[in-house]
Amino acid sequence: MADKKTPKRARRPLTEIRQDNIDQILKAAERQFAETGFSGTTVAAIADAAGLPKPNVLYYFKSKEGLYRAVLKRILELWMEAMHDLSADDHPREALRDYIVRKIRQSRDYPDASKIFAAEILHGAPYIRAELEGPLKVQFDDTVEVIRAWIAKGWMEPVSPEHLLFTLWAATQSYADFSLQMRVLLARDELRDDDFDNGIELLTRLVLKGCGVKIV
Amino acid sequence: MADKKTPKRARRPLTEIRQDNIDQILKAAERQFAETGFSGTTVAAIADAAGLPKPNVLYYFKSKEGLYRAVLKRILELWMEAMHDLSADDHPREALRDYIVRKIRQSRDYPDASKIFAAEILHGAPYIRAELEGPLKVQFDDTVEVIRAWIAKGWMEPVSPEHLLFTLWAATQSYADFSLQMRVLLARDELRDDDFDNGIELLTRLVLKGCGVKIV
DNA sequence: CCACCTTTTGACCACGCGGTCAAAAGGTTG
DNA sequence: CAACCTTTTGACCGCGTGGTCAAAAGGTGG
Repeated sequence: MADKKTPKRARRPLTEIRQDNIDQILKAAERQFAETGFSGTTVAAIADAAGLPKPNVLYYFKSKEGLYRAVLKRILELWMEAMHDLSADDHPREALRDYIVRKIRQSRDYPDASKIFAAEILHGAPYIRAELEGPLKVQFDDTVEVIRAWIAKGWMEPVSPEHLLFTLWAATQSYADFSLQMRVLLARDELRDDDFDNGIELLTRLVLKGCGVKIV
Repeated sequence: MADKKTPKRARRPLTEIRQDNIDQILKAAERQFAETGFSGTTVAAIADAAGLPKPNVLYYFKSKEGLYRAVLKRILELWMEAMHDLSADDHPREALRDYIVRKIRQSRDYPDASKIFAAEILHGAPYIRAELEGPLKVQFDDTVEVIRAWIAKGWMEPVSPEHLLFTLWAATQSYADFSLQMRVLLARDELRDDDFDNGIELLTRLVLKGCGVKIV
């Protein structure tokens, strides 16, 4: 009557188990940290969400702080990636539009990452100060130079590159960080694709027209 | 040798004591909550910052949550105040510029308020959901209508009023919420007045030119 | 000055938290 | 199968936390 091979867990190689668990934990942690912040999140909550007992989470990540740092690391990489391919050779007409599209897509696809990053900055960046001052600053300075080059070529009017970037970041990330407020004020259960598209359209318009980039 | 009237605390009326203490506590709480969030803030830390023993804080505010709600209430009033005097009669040229100026000034003068508000939204607005859905939504809808009226009068080109407001909020508040990031990337110890002015100038330019508001 | 109310304060408590541990279970390798 | 390593798990712990309490101190009003 009983099946010959009892339905005990399939034999899985350790490497796979390890990878799967780490992934599950990181995923659960990202969601929890985004929802309730670092202090508001308990290791037990992460463990529950990941479907593992609490000590197992501490087995893979030595401490709650270690886990948080691991989460932050992935987020920062994602964050800096989008800035990469702004090039002085491209025309700001396409480059800026593409950048806005990428950043808003990121807010739509990885809202938790954006929220964690925002909360970290908000509270004084106690865990990623060094990365801000190092890699991110370098990236930022490079991008500022790209915009300066565009201005020098007459491709756009002279505006502060630094504040242009600040505004771009703020406006695009708000589609993740403040999505709740948007949802409430737009009377929606969830932001829809065309909400993000409207954001892209408006912001592109403001930036291109505002910086005097000829749309041809 | 000793002075005749020993330097004991001056006799102060209870009403004054009460008001002073409540103000001190609210002030200390605002700073603490902004710095470390709701969960990350301890009542003891607030009490220390206010120069009072912990049970005294709990005497004036029944609980940590009650204190947080009191802080939030003041912040929300401040937040909605700025939206008030957008009127369909005014021309967007001045109205939008003034609004941007007000909001960025607010970020400069009350950064803690902005941070607390941002963190609250970020984490799902567990304590001010009702106010968002009520008063703020009403205010928002009114303001959207004002912008629609401007468009109908031909004073600005047709853009999404909702997303215009979202962008305005995001860009202006980021001068409080992300001031740390700005400081690091601009290599400053503190944001200076001209940093805020540059933000005002850029954002005004983007919005007015971007929305086709004639600058005359 | 006295009875009364408000405020202040140190001591205290229950509880939830991050983290530990040792033993069991499961995978690996010859 | 046997010796060994990695992973899993329940039980446990010390500490910091929000909150309480009762007594003392201080202000108030007749």
